[in-house]
Amino acid sequence: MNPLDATRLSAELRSEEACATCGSRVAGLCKPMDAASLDEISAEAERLTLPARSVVFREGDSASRVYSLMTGIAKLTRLLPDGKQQVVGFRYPGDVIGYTSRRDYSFDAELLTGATLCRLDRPKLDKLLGRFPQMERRLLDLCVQELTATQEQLVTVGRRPAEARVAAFLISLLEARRRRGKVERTLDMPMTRADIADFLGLTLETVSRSFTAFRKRGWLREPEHQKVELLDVAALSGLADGTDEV
Amino acid sequence: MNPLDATRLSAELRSEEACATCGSRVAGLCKPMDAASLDEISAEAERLTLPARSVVFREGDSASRVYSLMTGIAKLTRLLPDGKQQVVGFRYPGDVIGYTSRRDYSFDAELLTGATLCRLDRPKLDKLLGRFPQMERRLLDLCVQELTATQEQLVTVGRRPAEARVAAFLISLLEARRRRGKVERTLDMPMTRADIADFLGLTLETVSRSFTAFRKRGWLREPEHQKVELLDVAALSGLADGTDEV
DNA sequence: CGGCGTTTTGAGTGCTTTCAAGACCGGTGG
DNA sequence: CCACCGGTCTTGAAAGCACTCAAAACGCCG
Repeated sequence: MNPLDATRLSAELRSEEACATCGSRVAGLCKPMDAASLDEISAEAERLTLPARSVVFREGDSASRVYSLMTGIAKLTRLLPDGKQQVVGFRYPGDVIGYTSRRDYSFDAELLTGATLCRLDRPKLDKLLGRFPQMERRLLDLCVQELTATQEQLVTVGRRPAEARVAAFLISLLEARRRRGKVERTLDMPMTRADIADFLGLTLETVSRSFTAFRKRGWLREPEHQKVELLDVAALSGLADGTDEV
Repeated sequence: MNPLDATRLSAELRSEEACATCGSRVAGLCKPMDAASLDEISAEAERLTLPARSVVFREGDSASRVYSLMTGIAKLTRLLPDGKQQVVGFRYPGDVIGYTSRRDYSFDAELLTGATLCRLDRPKLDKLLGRFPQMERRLLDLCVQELTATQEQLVTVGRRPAEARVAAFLISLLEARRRRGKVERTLDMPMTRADIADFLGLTLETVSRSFTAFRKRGWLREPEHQKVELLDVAALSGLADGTDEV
């Protein structure tokens, strides 16, 4: 179950089925909480539903709220003075967005798809963290995981050639799905070539060329808009970590 | 005061002067602790001194210990199968190294200078975190700060041209010194051109050329080995975030 | 059936890398 | 004391990979 997605509908949240709404296998902030605690949490949080392309918050906004993504996918971006932007990460159901020790958010959070979120005022969250140590520990774990993922991304952007970066991105999509326990053959990929390029430190043309190359090699298919099917995961991961050409 | 650097010498640690050993203005893990708590912490931790180039731990080692850097500078690196490496961060006095929720460390930690560290077994740390909530909160804050810094680094590596990356690195050195409350005119820079290149996703030659260019423009001096003096911080930060050429 | 945003593809340029050689520096041993 | 040695840094020239600019194709929506 998701950390912050305990809502006023706590009765729902206590049942296995209700959790399925936000992904029953999702490992969110509330994962370690018991039913009684969830009651208290749900009294503080509120649920909201937003359409695709909504801005959840912007870099520089006062960091007064913390969100937990229940459904949908978000991108986190930082903007440079010259207009270029860097995607610092994508977020999936179960992820916490906007927790920081700074006064302001350090990136934009924007939805790629329609999404439902659980929102909590920072003072209320702090109160809850004080009351439920296992929740604070969970938040720390999530933070460490994000840090590791960002370091991994740094390796990708800093040291891999273009096609390897795109391959690594596709593998990371697969990983994200696996964590959520999904099993469909095709992956949802709501990000545009430009989004992917901004994530990988490339241009959208280079990303497009890589996709074309992979398609021609029979490594993937795009059965419909914003879906990918990876046909040769071994080839892709081989390319991603350079375990092919030497 | 430093989080994990409470040692068996707790009496020392309680006094302002003793803290100066590990940098009195350093904001480490034990920062929020009172003297009585430090007693308990120091009973668990041990201090060690290591020479330059020591390996504190390697990627893949069992993550059974957590370290706090008291003095010295460390680099954290990830190795790619093809031998290239990426520096995911440098660590300065007051930083915690090796806390993870995974079973193994996800990067190498290596000392650039001689250093003193405070070492704590993971089970003991967990026990302490359970007993001292303010310590756990502090660890969470440090983790969020690291995450923000790594995201910033992602922007640098992904979206800035070579010279801007080097400029950004120099500014980050300045920042790190400011946080430690130092005031000397020159900065310690124990990292080699290769270290810097691996941090910035460049080659050592490109880093060298950037330094030469900055020197020729009068933006910096290197009065002695492993020292830099920034003569025109404005020019460097302008270049770093692209606020000059447009 | 238009219109608009996204994606694809092409051609040429350029920044960074690669490869190579020499300079510099500190440490070591004769 | 000085010559030698290994590692680091600098500099040059050439090559390559990704970028830029440009235009056409595609697909979705109204």
